Amino acid sequence: MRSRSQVASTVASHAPVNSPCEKCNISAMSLCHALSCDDLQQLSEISSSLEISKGVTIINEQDPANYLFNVTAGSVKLYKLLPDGRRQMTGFLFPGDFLGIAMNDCYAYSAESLEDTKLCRFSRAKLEELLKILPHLENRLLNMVSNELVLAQDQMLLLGRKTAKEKVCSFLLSLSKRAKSETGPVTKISLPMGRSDIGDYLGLTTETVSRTLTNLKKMNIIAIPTNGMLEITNLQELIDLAEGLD
Amino acid sequence: MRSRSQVASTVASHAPVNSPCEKCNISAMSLCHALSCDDLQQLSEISSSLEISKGVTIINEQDPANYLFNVTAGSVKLYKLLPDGRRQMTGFLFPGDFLGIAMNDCYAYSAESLEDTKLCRFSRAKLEELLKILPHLENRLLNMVSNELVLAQDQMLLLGRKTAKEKVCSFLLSLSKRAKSETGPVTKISLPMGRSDIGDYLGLTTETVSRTLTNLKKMNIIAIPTNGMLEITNLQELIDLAEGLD
DNA sequence: CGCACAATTGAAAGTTATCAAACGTTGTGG
DNA sequence: CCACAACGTTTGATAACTTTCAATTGTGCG
Repeated sequence: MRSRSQVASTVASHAPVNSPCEKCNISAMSLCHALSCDDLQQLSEISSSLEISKGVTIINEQDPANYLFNVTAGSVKLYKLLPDGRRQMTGFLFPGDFLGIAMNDCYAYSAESLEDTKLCRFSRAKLEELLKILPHLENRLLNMVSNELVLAQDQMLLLGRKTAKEKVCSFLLSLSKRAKSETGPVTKISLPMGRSDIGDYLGLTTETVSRTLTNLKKMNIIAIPTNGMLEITNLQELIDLAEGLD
Repeated sequence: MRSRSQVASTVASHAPVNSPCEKCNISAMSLCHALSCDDLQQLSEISSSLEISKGVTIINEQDPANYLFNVTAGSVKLYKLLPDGRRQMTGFLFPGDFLGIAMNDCYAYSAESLEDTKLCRFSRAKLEELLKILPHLENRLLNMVSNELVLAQDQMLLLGRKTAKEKVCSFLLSLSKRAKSETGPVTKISLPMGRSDIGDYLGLTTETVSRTLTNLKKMNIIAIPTNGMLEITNLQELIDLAEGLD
């Protein structure tokens, strides 16, 4: 119920850096994935890359949605606000993630960088032009949005029906899954967001997040060597706790 | 934290009724909207309509997603379950709404009819074939999924950050908005779902929903002439309460 | 008409929020 | 390089909202 006021520069003031898509090797989730060389070239022509520092507002809820973005490095938080300042994170973005899918004429949420971040920016109008002649691209977008919707529904289950401990465990697991490599499950997780960001993502307060993490540490399920980094020391127990199997 | 066990027949046992799309005049949100006559004909050929009674399970979470549906009459509830039976509604569907958008190979949620309901069923495989040759259709789907994602994010804000009273008011408003006609805002709302369905949609218990509705009645903001029907008697106040402007 | 189920109401308990203070960490400037 | 300020995190005590448990009332249907 507290109100907030955050000072953050906006992305408008940053000059784009030219860098063609061909050299971009971000994950398979990106928009560019599964496009032919020719298509990629066309996509490249309507995009420009830019670099921003920590705490920069990328888009603002309700602003006209003129640009879409792909995160190529760093991380981003997405959130919605109530009139009195209460905040709900709708997601965190990492390299390969797409920003701006869910919009009509205006953005449905705000976005801010969590650390120094690189973005690939697309003009929305030009992208829509391209969609008309590149069916592959539209299909790719449809799959990406569908995936996001599934994740959003999982988050509804979390927000509406899970306890604080289940929420925190589920959150850590989702970070681990997203970062998972071919070499098995990831136990060392990067936490670029603060406790209050996590709280606003899980529908909890900063204090409850902190207390819950302390509990998990005492149970030897996780370790926090340094802030910004977390290690899962008992994955199975974490999985069980995330769904209330205890 | 209570567990549930519901007995409901499944839709598999119902024989389809043949009825071409041309005669179907459901709302602009439907999949068929914005298709040419020819396209509509093609869509018609891969669909069949069916009628089910109240309380029938249409799809089951985790089942292979072989069919998609359009609701043409009645209403449907969508939900996800935790292992111990806790339930989260992810949405309610009314005529014109599409069922099955958010899925990979399996359904991400279960669906059950809230009353006698008519559905238009599409084979997923055939629909995907059709998508390849009807770009309009794919674009339409993309817009529909994007809209759903925006709604899902609004629901996250509700579940994570709103109070019980704000949740209930927001819910009533969303029903009113969805039913809104050209003749202005709708104040008489149909409530085909039970209190516990509403609770599971808002992350509340049956009792809290009931208490909150009673409060709103005492404040002369709503009236409930008969169960299954609700009237908004002070729309502005309801709007203010929904966002905590009080 | 009465049974079964849904909705309402009440009292008590519990989880999480709020308020407050101490502790750590980070980054800056002397 | 250390000291200090600013900020984020942790911890504690209390309060509040919602849940849980229980009982009553109301509604729909056979």
